[in-house]
Amino acid sequence: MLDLKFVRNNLDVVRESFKKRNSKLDVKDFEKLDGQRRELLQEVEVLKAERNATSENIAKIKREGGNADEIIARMGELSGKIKALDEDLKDIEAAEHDWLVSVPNIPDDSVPLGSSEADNPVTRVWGEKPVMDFEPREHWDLAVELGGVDFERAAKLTGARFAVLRKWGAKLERALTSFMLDIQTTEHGYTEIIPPYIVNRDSLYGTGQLPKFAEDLFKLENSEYFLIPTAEVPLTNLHRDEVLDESELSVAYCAATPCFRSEAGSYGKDTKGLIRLHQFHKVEMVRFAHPDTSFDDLELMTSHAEEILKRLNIHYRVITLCTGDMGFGSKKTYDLEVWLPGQDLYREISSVSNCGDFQARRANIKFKSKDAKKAQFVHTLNGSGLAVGRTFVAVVENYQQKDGSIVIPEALRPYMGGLEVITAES
RNA sequence: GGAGAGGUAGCGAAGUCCGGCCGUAACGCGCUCGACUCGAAAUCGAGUUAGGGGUCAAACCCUACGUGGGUUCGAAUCCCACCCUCUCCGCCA
Repeated sequence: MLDLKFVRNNLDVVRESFKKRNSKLDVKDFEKLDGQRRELLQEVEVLKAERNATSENIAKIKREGGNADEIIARMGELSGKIKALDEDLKDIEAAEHDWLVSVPNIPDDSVPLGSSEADNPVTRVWGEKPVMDFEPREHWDLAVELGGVDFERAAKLTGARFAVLRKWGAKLERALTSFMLDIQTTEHGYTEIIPPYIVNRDSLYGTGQLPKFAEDLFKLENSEYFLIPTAEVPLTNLHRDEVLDESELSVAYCAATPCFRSEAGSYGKDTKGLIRLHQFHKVEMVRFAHPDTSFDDLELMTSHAEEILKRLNIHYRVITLCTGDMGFGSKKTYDLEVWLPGQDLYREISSVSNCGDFQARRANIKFKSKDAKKAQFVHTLNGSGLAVGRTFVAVVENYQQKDGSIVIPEALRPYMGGLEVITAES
């Protein structure tokens, strides 16, 4: 969320941000609540100061053996007044807080203006579309035929939007996960974490999924626990309510976890294949950065995601999300879109965001430097490195052969026991 | 699941029985600055929670003792509910 004082002192900036993001929020609502709150606050604080002073006085009188009945009677009245005002104040504070936590982050000035994904500019392109002298097939066709994926049995076990991976399919998923983790940890310096896949409300609030996006989450029955929609949640919340040392920054974590999403509101969208499932694996990267250099970290982390696709030699492009398409907590986001020949389109395979101090303020994550006496909020970044299931799709569709087999990218072969080609026998 | 102990600043910990200068919170450690020293250790001295209101800036004021309620003129302290941690027992991959 945004800083209360920042909003108060920069109403025009916030108003402009709403416009850029096509938000219906109105700063007038805030102005009204904030004014009311401060007025009431001052009123009640004067009374509280009086109560404290009188209370001390009563203690003194009693200690000296005097009679304080008259003062006590007046205190009763005072306390009643305070109680009533406190109730009103609580309501207004709650309303103001609700407003504040529903406000999206302010886009960085470098973010292109736009209203939808159609306005996202292509920032760079790597590689080329593979040349195929045959009609490329979709992965849900090819991978099923080769016995690596089974959607029908997944539907039996659970329902729509689930997949069973088997044989080479299961191994490929595992190989990709290890491949990605090894690069991110060994070469890019991320500390590997295996977090809980179930988190509480505070964690989801910290990263911004709650209170606004509850319908996207799976909540466990008879508890206040939720399945994680991304490892961004547990990784970022690792340092919730902590003060880091400036010299530690940037702190970098990665984790391979399953992700669970209800996909409410996406009915009829990407219903086929492995693209949009209720459960998928993702290698996630999270960084806690110094405010002065967080945008450098954004470029760095994007390159860490790109590196995976380069090693796999798969054509992709990087797009910069425009103001109207950016996520709630982000100041700036790059998406990596991988080429899928079977479907003849580019598909998001990674999203890398700098959230500035937006999450850090919610989750109370600070750092302190030697000379500064006050701790300040860190900047948090998160990005996929990469979505494993979608990388699976990219490998299958990009490396498919005319005879219906799939060549395994060279970088991946050590993870596949030396296997070079996937066939129905694999 | 059963029994018990506990949650107070960066860490440890006193205070809770018996409500009132005990919350910029005793005491210890750590950290920062200074003195001593060629330098360091040791020692001595000073400083060291966060959020909010207020102010040009200050002064000043309010809030927070796991969380939320309650009792009371007044709650770290009494009452109720919940959360978390630890120990022992039971169960278990």
